[in-house]
Amino acid sequence: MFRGVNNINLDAKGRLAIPVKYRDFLLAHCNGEMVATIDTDERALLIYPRPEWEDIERKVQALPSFNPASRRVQRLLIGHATDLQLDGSGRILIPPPLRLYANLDKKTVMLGQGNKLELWSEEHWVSRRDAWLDDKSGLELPPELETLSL
Amino acid sequence: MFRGVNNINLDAKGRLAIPVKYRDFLLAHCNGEMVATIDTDERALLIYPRPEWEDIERKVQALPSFNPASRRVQRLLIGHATDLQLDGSGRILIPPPLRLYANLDKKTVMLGQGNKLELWSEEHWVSRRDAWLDDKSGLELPPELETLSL
DNA sequence: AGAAATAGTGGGAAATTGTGGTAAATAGTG
DNA sequence: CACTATTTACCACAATTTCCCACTATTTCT
Repeated sequence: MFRGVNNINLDAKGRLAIPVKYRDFLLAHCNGEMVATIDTDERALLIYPRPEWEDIERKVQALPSFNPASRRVQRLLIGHATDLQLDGSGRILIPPPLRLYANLDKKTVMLGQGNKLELWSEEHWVSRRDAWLDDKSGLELPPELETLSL
Repeated sequence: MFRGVNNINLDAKGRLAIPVKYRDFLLAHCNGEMVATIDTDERALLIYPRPEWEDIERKVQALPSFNPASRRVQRLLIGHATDLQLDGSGRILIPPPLRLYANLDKKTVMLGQGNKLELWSEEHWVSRRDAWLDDKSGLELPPELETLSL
């Protein structure tokens, strides 16, 4: 569904132009309706088409609510979820709280990640990416990865 | 499928002429549709015919998303995967973020590697290759290699 | 060796996209 | 209730990108 990197500039009003290659799909699939929330592990935002988000929201809602880890995920994910709508020029408006969370000013990077898009500040993305590129050690590889041939 | 080395010049717009010997195959096999992504171990790009890439993408997508090593691979591989299309002159356009990653300016080297093509900056390719030729030590041979007869 | 065909390279024009501004509408406040 | 401030949507211009065409260089065949 979504893949690839894009460098996108936020304008002065906090608007973000969605890459053209995604626009037609988004309009056809969900009328340009999306949901943005935070990534709980990284200072980045996750942007889902509305139907995909609703699946996830249902699953998160269903987690046992007496479990602290579940409550944490519920509060963070659902608590930050915001409806977004493609405007006539193919842009979405990132609300200030989310902009703040991910340190988005002007230069941003959008990553396609299958069913969702990730939005990073360019500076932060580059530093995290370089860290991953350097550090090949220390991470436990799941067995599926051990044998994966590219 | 693909084999051999080719020296190819990127033009001023970042376009890359695919070697003639691959063109007919690419047009017949996938309409000239390809996907480029980064090599996570080297500053080089991997270029797959679209069907071959999609096999790999499916496998990578299926990895557990709460596992840091998986997320790393997903972000790096799928996050950088970009659709490419052969133009009327048998060229593809390498998008700026990927060009930047692999330090591609003008002189590049394309390596055939079975189901994929690798693209290196000439300078970097030469220095890495020479390093491999010098240093044969320190690498553990997997058992398959121990018994391989050339 | 010459000629013809094929491939490499570059440039230009049209269409598409990014960007910013303005006007209208809505919400908030005195 | 009215006025002001902020937001939202729409529109226009500028820059970029993409596609197509032409020229040059190289290779192959006669």
